[in-house]
Amino acid sequence: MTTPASNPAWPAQWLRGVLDLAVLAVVARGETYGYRIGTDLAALGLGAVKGGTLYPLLARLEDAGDVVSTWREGESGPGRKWYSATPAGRARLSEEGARWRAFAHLTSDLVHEVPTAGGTR
Amino acid sequence: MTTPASNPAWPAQWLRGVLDLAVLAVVARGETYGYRIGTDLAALGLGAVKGGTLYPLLARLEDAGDVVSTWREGESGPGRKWYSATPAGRARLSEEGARWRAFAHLTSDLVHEVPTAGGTR
DNA sequence: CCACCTAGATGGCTGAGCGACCTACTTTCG
DNA sequence: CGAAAGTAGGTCGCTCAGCCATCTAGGTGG
Repeated sequence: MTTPASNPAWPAQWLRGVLDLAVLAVVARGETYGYRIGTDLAALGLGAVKGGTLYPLLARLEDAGDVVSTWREGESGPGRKWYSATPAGRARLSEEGARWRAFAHLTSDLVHEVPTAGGTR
Repeated sequence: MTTPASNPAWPAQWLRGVLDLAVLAVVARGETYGYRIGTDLAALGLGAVKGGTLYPLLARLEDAGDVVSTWREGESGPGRKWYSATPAGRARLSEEGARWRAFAHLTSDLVHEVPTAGGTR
């Protein structure tokens, strides 16, 4: 088991919707492949993303034209499917990323515990 | 049209999981009722939360012991179900809220477009 | 009277993350 | 040599929560 205590293990729901942006961001950093994206996301603190989540997600990203893939035979180990971000993908990352940051900021403020009733009311 | 341009209309997936915290935060500000929570959330920039989302969510919160409800007949208008946050609910808001802010911060950084706009550095 | 607003609630649909499982290739070790 | 483990990709059914449509019901105004 590679689930050390350092694993944040965010609630699954929280990853919904933003995980594709996170994956897109990782791919946008440079050509990479699925398995490494998974380990990279874990290293970045996103938790261990499961294969059953990651691979369909990558397929969706490719289907949407945000990434393109190339299969290359493995010199050591099995073949890998390398992914690169398309200009459209980078544009989407930029736009939706900004939107996500706005959403994250808004909700972060919202769920900030109120200074116990009595003050501003 | 109930979708004015001023409506942020965040992607539905983004609300997943954090919406209950947002509702809990609103309730924690003072006793209120479902319908008003909806309008408050909209005013706060969360978008118009649908009844089919909000009422089951409140039922879940109550079922989890985060809020308690009291029915009061309406002096003007239909009866209202008033909600208050329980100590357990406030504790959860504090803990999960902090966790959400950490998650929001992490992902905000992650999806921030990489400065290397032109090179596979 | 009817339309509309307020207020709460239900039920089916859908999409995405999860768990479990599978194929295939390579390296390591008993 | 052969089993096990690691790497790499993939599929399938489950579940959960937000969405839409719809319903009940009281109050208000044209």
